[in-house]
Amino acid sequence: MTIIKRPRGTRDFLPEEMRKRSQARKAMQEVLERWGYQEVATPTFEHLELFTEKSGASVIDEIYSFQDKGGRDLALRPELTAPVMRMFVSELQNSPKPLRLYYFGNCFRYERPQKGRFREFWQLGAELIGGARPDSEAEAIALADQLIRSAGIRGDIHLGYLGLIRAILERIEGDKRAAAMRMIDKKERSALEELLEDLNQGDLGLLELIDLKGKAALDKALEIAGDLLLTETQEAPARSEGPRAPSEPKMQSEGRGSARNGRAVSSQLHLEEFQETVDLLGAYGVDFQIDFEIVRGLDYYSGTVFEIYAEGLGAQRQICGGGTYELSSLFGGKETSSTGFGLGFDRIMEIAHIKEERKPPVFLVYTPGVKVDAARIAVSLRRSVPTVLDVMGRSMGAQLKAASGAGARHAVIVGREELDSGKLILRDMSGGEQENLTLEEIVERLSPIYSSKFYKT
RNA sequence: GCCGGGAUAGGGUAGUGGCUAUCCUGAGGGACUGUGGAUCCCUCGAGCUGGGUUCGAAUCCCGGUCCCGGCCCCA
Repeated sequence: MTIIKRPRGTRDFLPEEMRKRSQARKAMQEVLERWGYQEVATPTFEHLELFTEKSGASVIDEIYSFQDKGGRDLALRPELTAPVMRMFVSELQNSPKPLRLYYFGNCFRYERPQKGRFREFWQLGAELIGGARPDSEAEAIALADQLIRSAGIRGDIHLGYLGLIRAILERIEGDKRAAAMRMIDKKERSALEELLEDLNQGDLGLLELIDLKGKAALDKALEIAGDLLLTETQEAPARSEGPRAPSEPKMQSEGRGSARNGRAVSSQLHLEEFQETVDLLGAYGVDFQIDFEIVRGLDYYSGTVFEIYAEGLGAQRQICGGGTYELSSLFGGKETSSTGFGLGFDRIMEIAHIKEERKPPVFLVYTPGVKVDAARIAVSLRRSVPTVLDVMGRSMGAQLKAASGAGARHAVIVGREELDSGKLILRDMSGGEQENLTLEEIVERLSPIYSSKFYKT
């Protein structure tokens, strides 16, 4: 007989690993709650349309989609931002703003598995819905930073700003903008140079801008912004074309983003907003790098975008990505700006430093004749102390052996004599010392030890 | 989708065309019928899968599956 194996790209989590995952998740949830975020959950599957609407038809190739028995086109969720925004639009639109939501859930993508990439993976993310831009951005980024730290990871935070890039790209032909964005994102330097050369406009400072990192980049950005505003006023009457023009035949050569044809994307500069985000982040004490190469190729992003990278993950170094976006209106809601991010939980687990916290239960060891009484005692013990009872029909010696093997700190031993005297034996498994105590005394003794998060020794 | 490496008891491994497939660990039991971690004994348990070559394949060849690393992609 052949053993049935796990489907490709999926994993089993054995107790030891699951313990770490739970700890990491709890640590991060604690941070989120401390920042006032509330957990939400959405279905594991959604209408396929939800994801094609957001990301374009090309994502179908990488989605686990299927038809149910009623002929509906459904998809296992490949990400959680769209479901959360769908939920927001249909159920939370009239809630007081801002909404601070977070989620943790498994997602599915039909992709080639490799280090840090699986077909079923877990994402933890937060969405700050309806807040003003710089404030929200600073909060979201600072929060992401805290989350990663709570898992014991050091990440490099890279901040980009789409307002400026889009303003520059507005200078070039519409059908080349998407391509240019893509080249910046993919770091296809020579292709980008070529494209800019063909335009005969000079490079508009773009190349220098994306090369510069940190403070220098911001200075350069201010310089470019100044130039742009200057020419803007001079040329304004001549330029009626803009990204908002719905008639513009915007080619979607990549196949992605086709659902967003003609969608309004703020291309206004607002560099001062970015400046404010940066200043606020300083106040939050967050270390980051300004990096205009971060553009997160999607049209619904605006304002600040950011990505966080970590070492030790091979080719998949990115552990977090996010930014300010407008998806509410795409899903039929009122235009609502949101800032959010998603963390790749599995990647974080690969490099997280989690302190081992193992709490084996107390073993209630009994002689064969008193099984029924032992079961009754176990019930009382479990009210305050994790307790296990032999179910193998083992001898007392073998039960102790099992307790020892399981790493138990204490055993409670009960036989005929103990029942008659009303005093059970509490055995310290590390030294072997024993005491005769009533059940109440044992509970009193053990519960403070086992109810705390860590063993007190 | 592409390139490369791999697959032997639950975990880790040896072997290399040839009788009952090696060792460690593990699991279950026992020596120790009311006291564990040591030792000893017994037991359980394996060559991914489908073809081919061969007298004979875990070993050689081909396909598939899965794993690992990289590319592409990454909402």
